[in-house]
Amino acid sequence: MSWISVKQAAKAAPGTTVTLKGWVRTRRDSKADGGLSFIALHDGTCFDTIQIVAKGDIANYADVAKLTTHCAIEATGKVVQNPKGGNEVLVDGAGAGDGACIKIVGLVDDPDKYPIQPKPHSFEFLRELAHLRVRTNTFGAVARVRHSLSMAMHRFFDERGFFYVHTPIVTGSDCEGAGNMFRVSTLDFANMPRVKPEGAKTAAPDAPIDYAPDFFGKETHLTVSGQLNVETYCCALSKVYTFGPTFRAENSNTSRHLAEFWMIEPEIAFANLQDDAKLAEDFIKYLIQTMLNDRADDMKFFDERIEKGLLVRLKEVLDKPFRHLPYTDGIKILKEAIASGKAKFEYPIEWGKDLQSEHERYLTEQHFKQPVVLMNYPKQIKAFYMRENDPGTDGAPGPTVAAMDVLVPQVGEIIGGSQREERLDKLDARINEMGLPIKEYWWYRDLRRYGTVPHAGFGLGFERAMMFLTGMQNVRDVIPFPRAPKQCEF
RNA sequence: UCCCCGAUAGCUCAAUGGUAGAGCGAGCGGCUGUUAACCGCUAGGUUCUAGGUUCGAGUCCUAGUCGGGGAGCCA
Repeated sequence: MSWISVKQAAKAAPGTTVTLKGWVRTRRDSKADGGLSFIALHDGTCFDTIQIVAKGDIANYADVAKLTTHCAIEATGKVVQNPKGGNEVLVDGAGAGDGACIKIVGLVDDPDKYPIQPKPHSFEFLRELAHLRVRTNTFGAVARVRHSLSMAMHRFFDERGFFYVHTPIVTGSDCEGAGNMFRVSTLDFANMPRVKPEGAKTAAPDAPIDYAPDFFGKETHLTVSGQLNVETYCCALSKVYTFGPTFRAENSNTSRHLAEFWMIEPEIAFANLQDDAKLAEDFIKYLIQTMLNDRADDMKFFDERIEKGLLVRLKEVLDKPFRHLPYTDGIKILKEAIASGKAKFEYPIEWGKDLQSEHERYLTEQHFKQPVVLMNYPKQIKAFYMRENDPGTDGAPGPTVAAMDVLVPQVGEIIGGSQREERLDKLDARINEMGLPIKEYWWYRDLRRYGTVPHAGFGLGFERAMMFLTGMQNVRDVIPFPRAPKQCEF
């Protein structure tokens, strides 16, 4: 007899004796046939459980008949066909000679208080039990999809000759510019060192904090993006990506934001914005196709129970080419939509302003009904490192940069990227214009001094991709242990 | 951070300012190759916390905590 997974057992040849190890999901009993217990067993290897049929003539039947949800057992028995189709495992007295038995490995104390019951639970409730929620159908499926999705991302890049770069988590420069950062320090919060005036022995209590004695000898933070670091490797290895945790200390209380999340950021050399958009499209389609192939059982569950029509939505994204649209034309479409009464928006449309999510969703869901790549945004609303376009690009009334956002139905913005400014004079002008500390960017600027090349990249929030692919509505339900304002349990 | 809503049994929710209930889950029993099983019985409560109004508060008022939805920030 051999130990096999529930996944393997579903396909095992009838007649073989096997051992399964896992947890009870439900137990039902019958008095027929001298006593029978039907145990739905799961071990996480696939979505479905397998049914163990324990007959009343086994030695410890009285104990087996008391098993409750999530008791751990080892069951050895014969693979047989269920009268209604599919495999099940029969454990009976007749098989004792072949070792048929049910070993009780771990019981559940106080089963009436065990919080994960074989019944629907709200996600809000399960969020408070992040250590137990993975035992449910939904969170087991999320965990498997999350694994497969990260493997698929690595495979996509590996197959195309990209190198995986481990960019740092702790960052010494405050030049990344994306929102509030978490501080990293070994200083004593109760007794912070202060900068002393020259020659003085003591500092004023309200003097600036002295970071010289801190661990790194300077102010440090958790990274908000690996992009600037990964650009350095791009300018030597040509095609690279980074995939790691990212931290934002924003006080964002929404279903789409986390304080700690995972981000994937490819960067390609000798490439422009069109190349970048092509990469993004290929990437998203590859991920969809791979999840449909590799996680068919879990995806079917999401389609049936989490978002009706999920599979149709994903297949539509797969089938249609992404629609490329200049920002400037997007503004025209939105203004026409208002003028003709086709759409009403809370926020006004104006060239030079960032689009609100209601605008993005109108374009991708109502107007085009397909994924849209919006390109060439006004310079004034975008980051310093984005490449400035030639004046008059797309007939824009003002200066634009080579930025792109990929918008998809149901989710909105899923990818943000750009071609990077490779010209040192233009980059410096932009840094100064935005009042950024140019000294801090010395190494980033070096890339433009020593063999600079056009290059481009994008960022994809891993959890946003999870939501897009599973139909899960809250970002806190697609990461094992969510970290958000006032939430760092487990 | 702002706006709105909410917190009652293990879970999901009821309960005109006047004796806290149901369904599911759990325990026991019945029936049944059962599979969201079904039927009967039983147990299960600091009504989020702290104040206040009232003869009397789950219910009304104030503050706080936590949760949800939306917005902003963004990925």
